[in-house]
Amino acid sequence: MSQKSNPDHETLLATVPLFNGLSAAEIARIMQGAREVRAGKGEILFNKGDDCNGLHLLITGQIKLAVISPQGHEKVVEIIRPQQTFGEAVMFMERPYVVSAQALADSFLLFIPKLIVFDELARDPMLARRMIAGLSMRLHRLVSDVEDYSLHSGKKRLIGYLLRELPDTGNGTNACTIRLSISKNTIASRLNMTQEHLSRILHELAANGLIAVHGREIDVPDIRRLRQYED
Amino acid sequence: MSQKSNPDHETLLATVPLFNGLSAAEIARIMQGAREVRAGKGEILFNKGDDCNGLHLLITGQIKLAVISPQGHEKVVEIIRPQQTFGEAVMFMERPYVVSAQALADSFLLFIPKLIVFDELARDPMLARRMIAGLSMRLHRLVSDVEDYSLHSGKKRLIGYLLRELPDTGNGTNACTIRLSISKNTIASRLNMTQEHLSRILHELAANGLIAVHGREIDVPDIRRLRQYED
DNA sequence: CCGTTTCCTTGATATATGTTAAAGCCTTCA
DNA sequence: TGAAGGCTTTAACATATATCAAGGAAACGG
Repeated sequence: MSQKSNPDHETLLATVPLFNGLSAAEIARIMQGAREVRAGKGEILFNKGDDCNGLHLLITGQIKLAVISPQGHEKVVEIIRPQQTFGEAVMFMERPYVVSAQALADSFLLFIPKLIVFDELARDPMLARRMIAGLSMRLHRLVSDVEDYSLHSGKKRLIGYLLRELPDTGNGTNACTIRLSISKNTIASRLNMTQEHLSRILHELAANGLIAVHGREIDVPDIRRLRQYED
Repeated sequence: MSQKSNPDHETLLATVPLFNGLSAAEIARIMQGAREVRAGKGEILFNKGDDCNGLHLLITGQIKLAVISPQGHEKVVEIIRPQQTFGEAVMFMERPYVVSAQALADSFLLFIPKLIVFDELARDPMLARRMIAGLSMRLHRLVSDVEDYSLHSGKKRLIGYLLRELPDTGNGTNACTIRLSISKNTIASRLNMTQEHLSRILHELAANGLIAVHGREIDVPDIRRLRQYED
């Protein structure tokens, strides 16, 4: 599950938002200390409560960050996609993880130990800026989430989710098909509702002609109409 | 509502977590650019959607960060207390504010313009570290919030809130009195429920002898019992 | 001190969402 | 090809929480 450094990954690393713009020497130093991690679908990277010794950068695959209640209910906090990092916040606070991370698909990641990051941070103000920017975006998204949970009904949250999942074809087309990238079960948890409820909402939207569901494909005949949908 | 710099505030600034440990020269530079802001109770500092040109640091008073739904419902995202900063995340993303800020009590703040922060950040890796730490804590708290909303019932959220509000007397005493620092109305919004519901839960807890409510004072005769309360 | 406003409570009722259970439908993999 | 297991849907029912409406209590300004 872990092997030695590889020059290929340095170019890879340089394209990731967090690190892009860093000098070749800096990238090399970071890669030096980085560890490659492979996780098969379903594999757990860490559990809530585990110690955090560095940050993770997802190269390929999909990672689910979630918390689990004492009664065993799971709530998905965030879906991590390639190029995103996770675990920085907790690393900086020298605290154990507050969420668990599980691979939703076969994934390939880099793990960058705390010390490497701290070292590099001391040397390079640019990296600090980028980390601040990254954390800011994270925070921003979470605030939107909180806003969503508390201000909007389940129906609106789902519509919001669908609209965000729209492939941005740029062109002004008004109909389109979405292919869900995660299971409905996971989407439901992300949106803070049960899969049954999600299913019913989907059904209702379909009954109103706003969408048509074929398994994981969802046709949206009129995006504007979906966006304006009230109650 | 805004006046010239004042040497007193430099010592003040030096004690704030975000800035402590910075050199006198750095503090002075920051104060140079900072603007003092006074806001009377009820006054709005900024609205969701306004442009963000810097960060705020609360010296005295109490600030409420909230979002408002199209239907006029308000959801309190965070209560800012003295020494805390807010608005950094949005400043870094060069985005408009995602929340509105309103003074809950007469308040005194420093506003530090974006440019000053960016300048100082470029010079001083320490400040960057502190900002990262601050954002990390913010993120951490928000994740706990999300966890709370989705995994716990209203009753548990309220109990959690009360336990967090306990004055930490350190000594092993097991009874204590809490004085609520904000209105029940605001607490309800913070906990994502209506004030009516909050009132009822308070009532129920009192009926079970877990607490006794006298206006804003809440007696907790047995902290352990409150902590262990199930259903 | 008194009127006014804001905050808080209470009760009746409504509704969104969760729960449980069962069955259907896809994968997949042996 | 067929059995096994994971996803997804459907239905009947349960419940937490919101809404509406009204009355009390506490703070507040004159």
